Amino acid sequence: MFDLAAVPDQLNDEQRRAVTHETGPLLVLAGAGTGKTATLAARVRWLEGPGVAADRILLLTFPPRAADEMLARVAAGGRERGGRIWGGTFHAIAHRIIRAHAESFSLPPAFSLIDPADTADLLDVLRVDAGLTSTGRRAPRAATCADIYMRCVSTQRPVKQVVLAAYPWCADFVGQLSALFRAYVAHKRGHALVDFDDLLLLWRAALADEAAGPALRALFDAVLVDEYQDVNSVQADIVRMLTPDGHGLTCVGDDAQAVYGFRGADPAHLHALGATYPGLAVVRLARNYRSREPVLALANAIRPQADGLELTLSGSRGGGPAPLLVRCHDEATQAREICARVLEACESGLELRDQAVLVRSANHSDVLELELAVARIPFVKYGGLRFTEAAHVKDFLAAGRIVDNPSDDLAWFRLLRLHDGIGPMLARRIIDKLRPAEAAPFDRWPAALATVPGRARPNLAATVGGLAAAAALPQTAERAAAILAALRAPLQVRYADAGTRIADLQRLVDAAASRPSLHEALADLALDPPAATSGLAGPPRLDHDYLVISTVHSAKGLEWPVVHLPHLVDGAVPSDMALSTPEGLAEEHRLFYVAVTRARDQVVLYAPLRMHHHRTARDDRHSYAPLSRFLHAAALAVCERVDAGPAKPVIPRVAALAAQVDASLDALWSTS
DNA sequence: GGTAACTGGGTTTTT
DNA sequence: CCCAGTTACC
Repeated sequence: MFDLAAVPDQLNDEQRRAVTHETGPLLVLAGAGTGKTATLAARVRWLEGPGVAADRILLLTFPPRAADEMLARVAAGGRERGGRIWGGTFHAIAHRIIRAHAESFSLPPAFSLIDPADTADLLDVLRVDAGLTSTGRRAPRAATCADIYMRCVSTQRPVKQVVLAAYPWCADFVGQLSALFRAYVAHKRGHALVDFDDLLLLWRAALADEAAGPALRALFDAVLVDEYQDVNSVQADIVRMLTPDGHGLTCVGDDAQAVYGFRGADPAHLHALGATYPGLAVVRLARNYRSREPVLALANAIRPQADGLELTLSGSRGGGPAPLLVRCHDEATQAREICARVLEACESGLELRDQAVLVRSANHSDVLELELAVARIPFVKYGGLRFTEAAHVKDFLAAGRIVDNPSDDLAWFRLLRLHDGIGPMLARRIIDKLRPAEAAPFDRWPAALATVPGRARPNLAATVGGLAAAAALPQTAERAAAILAALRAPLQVRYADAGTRIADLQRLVDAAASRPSLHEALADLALDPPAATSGLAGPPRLDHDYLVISTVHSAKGLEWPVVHLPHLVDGAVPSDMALSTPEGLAEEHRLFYVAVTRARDQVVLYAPLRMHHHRTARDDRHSYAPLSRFLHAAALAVCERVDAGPAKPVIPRVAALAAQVDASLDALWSTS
């Protein structure tokens, strides 16, 4: 039944066992760099055969960049028979299924998918009614509200509990928050909006349904889940409901790399697999094919305690340079040291793309980015601010959503406000005029236009006219182009650098053209946004070489020959924000482990001695000192230490220099 | 009344 | 450096 010839020779015994395991439930505990991707890809190909068609295999991966890589790998050795396998993130797969069967999920076919930024915008509007503004005491910001909502949903815990545990400073607002979230849910339903969490909840609910469940289950013969330590309870439910008896199920994970606790992920789901599936077979992969010995020595020295997989990675690539611990005078020195080492590596023959700078928090690379710009080192940044969060991109997406789903008030709100002279109140009033328009919203537009003050009227009329025309076009490519054409004028008024922004959007239009519908193009963009633009010029072209800057979270599952890890200092790594619980600190520890194990040949740690701290740890918080001390001690034991000097040379102080300069200018002001 | 310009303060990680 | 609350202007 299975094709053994398809199993690659270079697999080791354990990997081979995983790949050729029969159809019962299987858990692969795979340490970092142990060939997990290759093993999973080989297993997909092995499963695919006369008994199982490719399009009946579901491969759930995480994050999207890892998904792309995995699918490419499967395709490379695949037989391309019986269609393509279903591969992607939980969210992307859920979206694909729900979009194809919207009515079965009691959704209008034209529903809009909204991203977290949209959620925050919507909450911002609804906040006023929920009594969360001008309350004297500082109310949580919209983005914070969105985080709390997300956390409640993904952990399936009540607001009060979540707020007290993770957002204690918002404890006074629990009542308002719960009113806000009720209003938010009602608004979504009323306006055909679906957020990221809804995708999973809808999928799970349908799987639990007596009629729909079996039909959804029957779509797949085999289910493979990567990064299982990072699933939350909703995702774990989905997996369990897809394969109630574990038949055809493969899960891969390593609980030492669980870093998504804030999103409701819990490695306990991985530990619980044995209880859920009594026949569970377990394979352990501990042989590391990625890193050289000194990197592994550091990784093993700092490997966090893990319940599932007590292993010491054993290497296969031989020796190499010792990791460096560069102690820097301050942040500016750190930035220069990184630049210098990046260039040094280039001189020894590496490309920029062979190196990555991994940071705990997106803003940790701010100073470095300036320094890189000065040194003319091109870079792309993953994580943190994304392309889809740039204001002009959001404007474009909102216009697209109006064309697709005219009852999307949030999109209207944004589009209206883009015009000069339209603020929040006017926008709201105009939308109220459009309100009861289900079928033909653009027809109601002339009446709504009467609400608009004369100054803004012609511009607004032109934009909306353009969108109405776009809505009439059948082809995705023409639609997208027409939308951009309609936006051109307001964008030019709004943004000083409209030229580059419109160029950005032109690329987006080109990308949308290759998708079957605007819905799909917009959803793709939301679920798998391209990397943030570097500057406003857009990411470097792919044929150019560039350095990667990424958050550690976004670097998951990826590797580079050289990895730079800045900010090894209390409050940054480990993060100040993780201190309210011991679990938070444990996650910081695992995060550092993930970061170190991304490196193939060399790791460089940077420890600035002085740093800008605007927060002080509160009394009720745990101290990070033990973790910090542990990490530094481990690093000192393994690394070669370098001390980098002060940021600036000392220049002697000159008394009253400014007065001298002013006096020298005085002659210029004389009018005689 | 509502919008735009100004000024002070500031809780991270992602689908 | 980005957001929220405040003042000034239409």
